[in-house]
Amino acid sequence: MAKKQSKKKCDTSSVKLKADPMAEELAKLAWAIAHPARVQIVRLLIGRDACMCGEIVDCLPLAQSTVSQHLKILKESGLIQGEVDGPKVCYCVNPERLEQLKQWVAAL
Amino acid sequence: MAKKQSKKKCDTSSVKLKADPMAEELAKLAWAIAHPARVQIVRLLIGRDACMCGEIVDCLPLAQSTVSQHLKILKESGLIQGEVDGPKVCYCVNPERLEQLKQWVAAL
DNA sequence: AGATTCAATCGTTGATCGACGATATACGTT
DNA sequence: AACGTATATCGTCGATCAACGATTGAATCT
Repeated sequence: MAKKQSKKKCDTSSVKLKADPMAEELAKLAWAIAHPARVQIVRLLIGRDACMCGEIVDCLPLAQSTVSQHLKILKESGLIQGEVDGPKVCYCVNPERLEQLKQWVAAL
Repeated sequence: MAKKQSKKKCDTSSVKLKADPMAEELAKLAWAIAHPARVQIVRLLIGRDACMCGEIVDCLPLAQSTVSQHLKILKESGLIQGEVDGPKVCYCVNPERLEQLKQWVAAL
C-alpha cells in the first residue's frame, strides 16, 4: 500500500514542491516575453532607451489595439513602464526588473 | 499624408520589425518556463541531473496527466528530453538548449 | 498468459490569449 | 469650444491553455 492517497491537494510535506514564490515570479517574467511581439518590443525599448507608443506600433505589423495589449502585459510584469507625456506615452524598460529576469534565468 | 496605410500587413520596409527568428525562438523558450509548475520541473531536473517521471509527479501537487502535459511542453521546447528506460521514462535537461535560453536572455 | 506498474493520450471543461475594429478618453491646438 | 491626434479600453471571436479523470500502451514480474 502506502501509495493510495489520490491527489487531493498538495500536502506540502516531505518532498512536495509547494507554491514557490520564486518559481511564480520567474514564470511571470518569462510569460511577459513568451510572445515574439513582446520580445521585439522589449528589445526595441532596450535599444532605444525610450520610445513613444506610436513608434512601437509603427514598428510592428500589428494593430494599435493589439500592441497596446502587449504593452499592458509587459507593464503588468514590471518589465517596462510608461509615463504619460502630454497626449503621448513614453515607454522604457525597467532596468531592475530586467536584471532580475536575467539573474533568475542565469541562476537556473 | 504619410500615415494613411491601414495596417495591411507588415511591409518589412524601413523600421518595421518583421518576423524575427530569434524573437520567436526566445519566445518559445520563455514560454516553456512561463508556468510555475514548469519552472519547478526544470529546476528539479537541473538539481537532480535526471529524474523519473513518477518522481516528478510526486513532487508536484498536480495530477499525473497534468504533469505529463507540462513535460510534453518542455520537451517540445527542447529544454528537456526524456528517454525510455524500461517501463519508466527518465527525464533530464538539455544543457545546450538551457544555455541558449540563458544566453539569449542575458543578451537582452 | 496474466497482473501490475508507469507514462502518454483522449476527451471534457472553464479560463485565458491574441487579434481585431470600434469606441472612449486624454491632451494639445486652433 | 471644437477638433485632431495619441492611447487605452471594450466587445467579440477563434484558438489555445491548464486541469482533471478515464483510458490506453508498453514493459516488467509473477
